[in-house]
Amino acid sequence: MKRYSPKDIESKWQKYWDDNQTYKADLNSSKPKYIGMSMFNYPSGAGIHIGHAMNYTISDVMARFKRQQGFESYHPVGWDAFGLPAENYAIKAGVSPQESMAKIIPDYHKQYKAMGWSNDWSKEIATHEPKYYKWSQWIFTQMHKHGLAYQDSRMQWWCEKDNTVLANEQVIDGKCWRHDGPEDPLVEKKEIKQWFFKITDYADELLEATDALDWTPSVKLAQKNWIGRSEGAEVTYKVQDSEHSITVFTTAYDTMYGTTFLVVAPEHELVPFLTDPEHLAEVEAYQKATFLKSELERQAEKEKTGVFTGAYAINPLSGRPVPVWIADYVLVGYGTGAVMGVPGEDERDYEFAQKFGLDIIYTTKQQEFVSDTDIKANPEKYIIANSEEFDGMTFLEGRPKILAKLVSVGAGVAKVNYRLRDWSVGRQRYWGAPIPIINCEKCGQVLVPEEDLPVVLPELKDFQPNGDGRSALARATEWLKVPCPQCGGEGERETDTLDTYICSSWYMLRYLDPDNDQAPFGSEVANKWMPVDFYNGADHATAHMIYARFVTRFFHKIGLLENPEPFKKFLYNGKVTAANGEMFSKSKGNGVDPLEIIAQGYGADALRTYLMFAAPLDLWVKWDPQGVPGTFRFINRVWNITQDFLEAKTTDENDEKVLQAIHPAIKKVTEDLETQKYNTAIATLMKATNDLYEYKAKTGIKSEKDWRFAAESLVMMMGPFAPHAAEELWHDLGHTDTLQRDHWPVYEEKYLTSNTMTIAIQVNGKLRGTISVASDASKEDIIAAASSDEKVKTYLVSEPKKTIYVPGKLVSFVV
RNA sequence: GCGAGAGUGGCGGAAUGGUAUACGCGACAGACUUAAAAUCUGUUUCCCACAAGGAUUGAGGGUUCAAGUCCCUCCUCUCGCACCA
Repeated sequence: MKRYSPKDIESKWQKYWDDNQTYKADLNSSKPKYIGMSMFNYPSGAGIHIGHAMNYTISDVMARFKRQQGFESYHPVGWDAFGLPAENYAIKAGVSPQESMAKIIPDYHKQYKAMGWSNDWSKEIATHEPKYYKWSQWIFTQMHKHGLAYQDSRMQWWCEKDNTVLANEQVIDGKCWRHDGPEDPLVEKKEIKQWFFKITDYADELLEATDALDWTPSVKLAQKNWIGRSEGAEVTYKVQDSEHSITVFTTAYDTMYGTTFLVVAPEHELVPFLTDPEHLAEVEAYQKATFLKSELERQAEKEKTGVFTGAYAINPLSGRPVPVWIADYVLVGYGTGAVMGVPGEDERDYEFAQKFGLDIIYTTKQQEFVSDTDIKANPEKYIIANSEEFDGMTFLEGRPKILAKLVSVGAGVAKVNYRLRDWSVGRQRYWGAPIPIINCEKCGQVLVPEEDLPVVLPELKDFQPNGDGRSALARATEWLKVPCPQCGGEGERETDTLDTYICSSWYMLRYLDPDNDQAPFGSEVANKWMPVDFYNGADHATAHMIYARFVTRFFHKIGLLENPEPFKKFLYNGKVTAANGEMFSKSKGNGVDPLEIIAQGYGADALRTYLMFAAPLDLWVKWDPQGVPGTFRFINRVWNITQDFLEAKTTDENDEKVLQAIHPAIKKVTEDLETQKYNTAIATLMKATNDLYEYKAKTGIKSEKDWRFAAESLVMMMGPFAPHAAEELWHDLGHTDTLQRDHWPVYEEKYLTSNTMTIAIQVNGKLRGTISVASDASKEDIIAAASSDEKVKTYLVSEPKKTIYVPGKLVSFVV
């Protein structure tokens, strides 16, 4: 009998699929479209690891399932080639990033193919190619023209190791996301001129559209929290004996009669004007200390700190003068950078007041501390006090009235704030797309005209950053000097490069039209293929996934795209860890190399099937060295029973039992694949295979027609998980076309049930036996059979008070 | 601290309020073999020597003829956010 040997068949079919362009998608096909993908790879030189094997197999299974079902299924492939991992790898390797990419990417090709992923290589993209990043730069120019790109001087996170600015989301626990080891330094802050995209303009619509998305719920929640909408008011306090006034943002303006102090951030622009000579030294010392502190230190501090400025501000409603303090618990980047201190209803303000002996006024009838979040949760339960004419009202009544009064005295205005900050899009590193801006002494900052794009990144010998805050492009003197597009005078190119998140924010659209040199993508093809039907990844729940939504919405707004959302379905899948739950890492040396497992003889099919079987996709998988041998056995069993069938002397008789085993499996597997319940789909296939073995042992393989149907169904359904073995068996079964397109079994309702069914019998809620009855037996017959069962009789000590019959399931007696 | 989710055999995990422990791993036994591997067959939640029986889905309570599933209280773990006013 022909034995299962992955080594012999996997490379054979990989070559066949390549030669026949089996996975090339026809974007103009009249078939229904399906596009599924995992987040693309950033090639770092290390090759694929087990996490990649997990991620890309998830989308590959979906793409294969749909392709076999008859969809025009597109499983694209590309490379997020710009960015620090690639640049750092090139530095280590002592070559330019361009050279190293030219070497690395072909290696990845081999590895992807060895995994049996059904990518369409004819439409491959890479973000470091000028023909791609021309359009990343074009996006920058469009954002600029629509007033969504601006430059601002800000305190920015700075990673000492990478010599670059970091976005907020790239700072994790006070450290750089790429350097978060125990020996790595904390990030610092530097004042740097930076380009920003005004994503905050889209905060509201991004938030509103989140609920309707068919995404992993935790990611939707994370996005909502990230956007962080909060409704409140801006309230202005006049500073006593001064022309200045301080505007605070508050969501609890209904407690503002309880204000006993104001706090402004140490970085606040008014601080120099508020501070009187007596307090100047202290204030400046505090500012300096804050400035030097890392974010981590600032967060780790339990005790509140702060100093008094000497200024007093007037509560616009009560007229009460309150002292103005500076303290680092107030953040300069949120709201107005100033808050009103209401220690009676705010925990942080309470701590602050306690520490510095400031007054406390309670604005609730209880006259004790009630958190403003409690008040907001139950505004009808709390009564206002110490608030002049509002005393005695519930907060539900008083809240709008207090706001109305604030507005009428000209001291307040309703205001919505977002936690989301604008997107910092410039990086002071070489390996990225140059920002298409020319600085001219006369004209200022001028966009590179669209017809001059791309601004090609010059290939430099020395591309390492030197720590002056500018990228190596500052040293590319020839490249740097360019005439101003407006006045023709001397100009100098911008030396910042674009954040790689820009390249990855629109790549799914480029997949649809990778060679277009007139536009980032054609609207017609994009309108047909967007949104992406299935997307998955184990990272980037907020940053990438929000930026992609933002840029897609921008395209929608400027009329390039009908659908404002990029991803219809997003699965945030789990990662693979070592058996002890530790993350795989190079330094620990506990990695599992997928290619090695394939080479050991288990093959890609068994590896793929194990990864999809081990757990539901949203859970983390602990690597089990026995797992792949286990799924190998399963594939082997399907293989052997198919070969058994091919060698059996069959007849033209019928075998309903076989059909009753396979048809329910077809139903279950098809449904489970639709919702990415891969583990139970595979379990169902295993069960069906076991059932076939059982029938083979009992009655042998007789019915040519029914056994063929069972074997072919099994092979087809195994296809998405184990495509090589399935393809080989498909051809063994006599087919000459590929299994991969348009071959999926369909179940028939009449085989979903058998002629007998098993009924459970309960007495007083306890299982006391089971009976087997004909499927068409009447309720009366079944109850009669149940009550005459020998075992059950011993428990039926008296006439049942109640008898419940659940059709096809059970009989329950109450005695 | 706030928010979300989860606790089921030795392990990964299954289960529209209706026979808990599917499927796989591991373990044990048998068949085949000179032998081993591979393969095939069987057993495997726990308690009791076996059977009969009983217990069992983190703990406790409730609803129901019937609860892993629904409700309440508590414990533990994981993941997000983290002084956002």
